[in-house]
Amino acid sequence: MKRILLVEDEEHLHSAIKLNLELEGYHVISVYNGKNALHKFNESRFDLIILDVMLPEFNGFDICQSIRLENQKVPIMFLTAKSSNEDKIKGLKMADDYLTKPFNLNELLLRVKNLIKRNIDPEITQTTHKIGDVVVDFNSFELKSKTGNQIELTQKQIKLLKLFVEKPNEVISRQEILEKIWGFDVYPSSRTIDNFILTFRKIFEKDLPPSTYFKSIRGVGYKYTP
Amino acid sequence: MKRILLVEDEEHLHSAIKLNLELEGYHVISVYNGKNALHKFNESRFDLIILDVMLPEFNGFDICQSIRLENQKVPIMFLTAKSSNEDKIKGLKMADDYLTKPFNLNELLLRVKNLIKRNIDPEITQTTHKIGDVVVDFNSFELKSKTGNQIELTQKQIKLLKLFVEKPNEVISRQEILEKIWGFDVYPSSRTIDNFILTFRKIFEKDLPPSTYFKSIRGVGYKYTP
DNA sequence: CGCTATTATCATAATTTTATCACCAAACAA
DNA sequence: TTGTTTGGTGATAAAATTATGATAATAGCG
Repeated sequence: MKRILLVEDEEHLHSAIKLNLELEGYHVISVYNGKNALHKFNESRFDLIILDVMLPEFNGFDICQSIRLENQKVPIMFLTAKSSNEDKIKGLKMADDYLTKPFNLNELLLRVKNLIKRNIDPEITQTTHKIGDVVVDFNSFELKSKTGNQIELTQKQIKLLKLFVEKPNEVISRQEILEKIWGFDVYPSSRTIDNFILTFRKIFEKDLPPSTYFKSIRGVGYKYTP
Repeated sequence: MKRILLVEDEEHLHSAIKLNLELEGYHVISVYNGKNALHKFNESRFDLIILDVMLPEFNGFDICQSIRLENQKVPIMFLTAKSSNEDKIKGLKMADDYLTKPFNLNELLLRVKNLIKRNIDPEITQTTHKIGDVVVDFNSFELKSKTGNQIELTQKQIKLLKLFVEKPNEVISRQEILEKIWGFDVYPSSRTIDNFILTFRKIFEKDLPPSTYFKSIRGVGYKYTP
């Protein structure tokens, strides 16, 4: 069942949307302001986020930006009362779709369906990944090895691993790693990355020649070679 | 350069869209009716198809359907004069996006950008170049030869190679090389460049007459001749 | 043809970057 | 609170890249 995070403060509209989505078989998680939206987003996984632009506390754009830092992939749809071109354009840049109020509910449903469909294919293939004979499950943060061993990865480890897995055979610079995993301003010493790689190597290259999967590119960064 | 198939019979609108897209750096292929659209589609590959719903002969929906039969992936955007909900919904079902006339050209451009971007990622970004029978992959810093040999290049080597490959048949002065690869103040002795060229020659001109690809221009620099 | 300036080539040195480890601090959990 | 985990730092060893210098080869020029 597809999970949709609905962020909308107008009670009336909220319940209307929620009802309709639920009738279509979606699981709707309701949130009425930006702060809770971020909170919910962090503790759970969604297939779509519907986001009102005008919200108390943070506005929709802020939330979108924050979400994008965490998760590039989840589709985000904006609902906007204003139909000013500026807003439209700003919204389009960040979101995957947007609707101007008042909108037809059928149209909403169709767009929702479209957005979710669009993300099904990559989603499925991205859930797990095998490195050597260790299976990485990006949803549960777990590793399972052939020998039945089971390790849990931390959030940062999973994020970094995902970054590599999503770009196999591509050199990823330390700079990019820092920006994508740690964010744009608060990054740690470059040594920290080494440590994470070290961990990966200990896990995945246990009985293999060193740097089988994680190759260091001197002066640049690292490369994952499946 | 991204290729867009524009199917629109209104001359005036057609040229306006075309002009704008071209100014954004797209390659626009013009077609004024459905029959030709299908024809063009079959003989060439596109990154996006913009399709007017109201067309002489076949209408946009028919064409879309036909295209989808061939190719599920190419993004299709509908342009529709009517804003009847029925049309909107029908369009949305098949298309990846649609715009109702009259629309703002900036919005069109943004949507186009979005749709094309969405389809870039899964595509393997081709940044390879072939020299003799060695393939250089600028993403992975790897060389692959026909014999299956695989060599890794270093950062400086890749940078320098890129510099040459981007300007084939052009003499690049030692000065320019130093500035572009080493930066403006800290450069090494000119001998260092020789060494890099030497490496390239050993790799690419193994069984070939010397200086086949990398020709030294006395007193100036080097030239890459593919 | 010989002279000179430049480039080719090689071995080796110098420098930079990464690997690894021990340890610390903050966050988290019990 | 106390113990544990996670993430981060710094020191040092190890490795890799790249710079240098010496010498041989070559091209250009008068």
